[in-house]
Amino acid sequence: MSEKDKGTEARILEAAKKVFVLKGMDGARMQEIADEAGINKALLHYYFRSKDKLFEAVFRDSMAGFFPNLLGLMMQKTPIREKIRIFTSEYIQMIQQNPHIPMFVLHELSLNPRRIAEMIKETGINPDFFIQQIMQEKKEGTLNDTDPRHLIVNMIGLCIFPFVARPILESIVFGGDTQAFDRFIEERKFTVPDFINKALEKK
Amino acid sequence: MSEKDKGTEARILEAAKKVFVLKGMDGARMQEIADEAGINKALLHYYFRSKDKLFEAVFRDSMAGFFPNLLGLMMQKTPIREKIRIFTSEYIQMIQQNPHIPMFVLHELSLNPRRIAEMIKETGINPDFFIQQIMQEKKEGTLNDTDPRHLIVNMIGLCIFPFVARPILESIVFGGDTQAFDRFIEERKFTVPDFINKALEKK
DNA sequence: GTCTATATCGGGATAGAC
DNA sequence: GTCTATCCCGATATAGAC
Repeated sequence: MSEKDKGTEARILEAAKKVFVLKGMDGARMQEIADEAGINKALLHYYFRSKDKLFEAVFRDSMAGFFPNLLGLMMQKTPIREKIRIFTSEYIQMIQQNPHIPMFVLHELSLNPRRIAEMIKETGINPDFFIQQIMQEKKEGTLNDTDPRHLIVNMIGLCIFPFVARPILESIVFGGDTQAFDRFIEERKFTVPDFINKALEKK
Repeated sequence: MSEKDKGTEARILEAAKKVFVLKGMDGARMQEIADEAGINKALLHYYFRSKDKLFEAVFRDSMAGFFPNLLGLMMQKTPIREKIRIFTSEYIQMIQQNPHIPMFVLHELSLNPRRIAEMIKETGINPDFFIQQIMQEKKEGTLNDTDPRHLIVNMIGLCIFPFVARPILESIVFGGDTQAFDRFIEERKFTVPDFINKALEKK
């Protein structure tokens, strides 16, 4: 299926996503989106009534690329440390595919924190199951006394942060070597779960 | 010294920082900055020629609030694990004072990655000294074989991430309880260095 | 230095032909 | 459905009085 055959609406959404994600809502221009989609501005307003509506569609779509699908993972009867390994490596892998999504989502949410409340209801995401399992394994004595909420935030942060801070890290830590940074990300699929699991060992 | 006595230029800079940091370069409005400073738009252009110039001044200033001053810490002959404890707790403390700076700096840099190159030269920040010390302590057998670059990125990420992702975390992990989230941040001054140092223990 | 008034322009949105 | 032409507002920037 070629670019032209995909239907105008899909092409617009794709173009809009590209531009919005890179420039943000405020920095994006309808003209640029139109150019990217190979059409004109009027047609954007024909399909989506306003820039706001178009953004809303793109943002909803991007949220799916930000929240990992955890249902399958959480329901398995895998021990928690194995789950951590799977979660982190797969989440890093997932962000690698669309490395600019996290900054986009986080920035727009920080501009408009109220937006998150509505979204949450829809996605229905919820860390309770994970927290339960950590509590359980603590009782069984396989984990040390790390606070589950700190653990969760650490896990997510260790996955996402390098993508959000890429320009600084690439420049300062890697001297501007883009490929070295890409290899670094690749390594993290192993070093991050290792790091976390070491931190969880009982003495 | 009251608000009015601070000199117009300083008041403008302060107002501009507040607005730019919260709304970003693209979302900020000169009118809002003028209102915040208690003057009119024309005066903004009298002191700083353009929005761009004003932003540049604010951004330079913000960088100082983003990069911790490490010179004193790094030069001490403190063991690395103690340095990690000091660095993380003080860095979290520092961001607590201006919790929106990280998102601001990271977002603007991701919009304009080339900007970082120029800035780096001026700040002269550099992780080499830290990496050297890690290598040294590894040889001496007090650290396990964690990769120094991963360690640095982990340290920084664990400090910064909760502030960048605050809306999501506060909503999902803390059910919208702002004060609970503030306490959580306070806890991290201890849990983060603990977490890292556990991960660095030799078996 | 500080103000009011205004120029200028870019960008979102609409009208209307095809 | 898709285009061209145009409207109109908001935002940066400037002119000029005080």
